[in-house]
Amino acid sequence: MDFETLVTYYERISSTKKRLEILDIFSQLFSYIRDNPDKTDEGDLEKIIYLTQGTLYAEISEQPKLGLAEKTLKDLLSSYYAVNSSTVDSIMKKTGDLGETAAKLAGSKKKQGQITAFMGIQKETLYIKDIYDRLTEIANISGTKSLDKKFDKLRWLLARSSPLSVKYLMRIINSSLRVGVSDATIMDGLAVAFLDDKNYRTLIEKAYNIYPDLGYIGKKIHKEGLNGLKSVQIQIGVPIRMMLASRLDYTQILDKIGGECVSEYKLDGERLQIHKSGENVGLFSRRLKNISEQYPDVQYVIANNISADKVILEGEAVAMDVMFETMLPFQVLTTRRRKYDIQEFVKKIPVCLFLFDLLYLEKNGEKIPVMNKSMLERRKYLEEITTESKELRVVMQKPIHTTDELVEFFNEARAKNCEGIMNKSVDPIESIYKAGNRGFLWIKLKSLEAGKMKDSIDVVPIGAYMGKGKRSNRYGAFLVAVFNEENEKYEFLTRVATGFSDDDLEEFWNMLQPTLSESRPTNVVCNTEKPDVWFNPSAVIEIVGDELTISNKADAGKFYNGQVREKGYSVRFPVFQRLRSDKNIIDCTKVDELVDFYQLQPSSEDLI
DNA sequence: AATGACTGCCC
DNA sequence: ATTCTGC
DNA sequence: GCAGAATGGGCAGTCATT
Repeated sequence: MDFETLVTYYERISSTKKRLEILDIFSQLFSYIRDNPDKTDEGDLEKIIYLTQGTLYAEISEQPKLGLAEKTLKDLLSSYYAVNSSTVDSIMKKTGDLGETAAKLAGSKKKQGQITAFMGIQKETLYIKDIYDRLTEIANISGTKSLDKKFDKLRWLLARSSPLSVKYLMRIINSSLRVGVSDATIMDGLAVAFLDDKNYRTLIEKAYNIYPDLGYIGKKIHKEGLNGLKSVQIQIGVPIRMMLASRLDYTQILDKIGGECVSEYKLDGERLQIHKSGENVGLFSRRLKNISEQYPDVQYVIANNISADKVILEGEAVAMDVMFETMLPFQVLTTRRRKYDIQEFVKKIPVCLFLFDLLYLEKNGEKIPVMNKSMLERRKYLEEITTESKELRVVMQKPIHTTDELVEFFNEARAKNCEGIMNKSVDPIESIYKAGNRGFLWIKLKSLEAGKMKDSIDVVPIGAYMGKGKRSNRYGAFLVAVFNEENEKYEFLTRVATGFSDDDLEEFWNMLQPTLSESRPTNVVCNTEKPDVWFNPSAVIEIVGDELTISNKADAGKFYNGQVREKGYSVRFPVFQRLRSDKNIIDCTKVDELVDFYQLQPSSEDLI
């Protein structure tokens, strides 16, 4: 199948938002493959699935990534189409899409003609496998001058692609097709085209959840039909899509979860899925990356303290002080996500693994299908096979029957510097491990929304980036600042981009026009960001966040008490709340208030 | 050898 | 990670 | 409520540039 044909499907899908129409068109693509083996190459289905996901391989694959994204692709476009980078930028700002930008440049006939004539290239048909193979080659290039080499191969593709193909080529390389098709629709499409019934999506999803590779699943369905699907089994070493939690206001949790639940601290570390087979231990991240090498200490403790032949466990790896007395913040743990000096960091930043679930168990030759057992049953098995130590614990649980108890436990968790609590259904039938599912069997509580436990900060917009995709022609992200009374300047704190409704964004676009500034205003300090527009400070908005962080990027708080510091303060998970038109800019949060806020955050002591 | 821009992946 | 929106 | 697509801070690693 040629790439141009595929792109035509994408283009048709782009023209609608209706889910059923999208599925209809997308399943036609699969049906075409089903009905035209003569016109399609072996492997087309699999490749189309990956390309549609904006990637070359499944997430569980350990193949190299392209290593190219927006900034680099913009460079490529300006070099290939022989225009200034400012030209590329201005088209980007207008279209809000790298693909559209590339297509516009490719469609400018004059330049296209010049370039192809100069290079002596004939237009030729590019097949999906050609594109895919080229991209794979690009992904495998590394080392000195690798970027030049990658660009060479990309130029080869650009020279042979229509503007429309260029559009989707760029989007694929930039990891997002942005047409309204993602995993769920791909599975629906497979069900409709190859199994003749959308209801089979449930079965497909079941297979995908335990073998998270839609290319593989698609191929399997294509070749072997329903039987192929049913042959997919849990395998030690193949990660299972993780069960996720919903979020609710604390007042609604007990109702939603069935009147009672069991709650756990929500620890601020890295989620690990652990596969043990004998002495072999594999570790997988939330996005199913094999990160076994990251935590040799966890591998060791699992190998020696879990009494089961084969087992799949889940837990949270949390950084600990060397005495294993206090839990350290996530920011500390992230320094352990490394390729080099691992042993050194194992000693420097030890980790405790807090287990909280069990997905597979094989003991004394007996296979126990634990995923379909209730949460409390799984928990019982987990406790049975685990020998606890300072590096390995089973996370503490507390039965909760009333909202008062829930709030009390939440406050206890926060006092111990946890993110909040996880509330888990105790339903004897329903509370299975629902792989890949963000349902209401697990409900997280990170703040008492109505009880305003969250930090709320009043900040001043000082700049913005143009939005992309559905935010094109508006600001997509704002730079916001707090006021420093010592130097009387507005100092950059964080970007904010979430929490704005479409109406908010329109309002802000209009409201801020009169405040636009050619360059960074003199009363604004912002050393790291290069926004598309600057604003003269004029408005106050309220934002919230999970916590303040110490930041290399932010300027807020670098000048305090007459001292100059290396780092400023920023915000973890910033969210826009509302415009404070009742406030003057001078009433925004001050740097010294920020410092106070930071010091009020629960200390790292007495955590366990 | 140091630095900075960029990317990918944790949250 | 959080959030908004169309279906 | 699902599904998809906007967008956050900040870490290590890679590569180009200085």
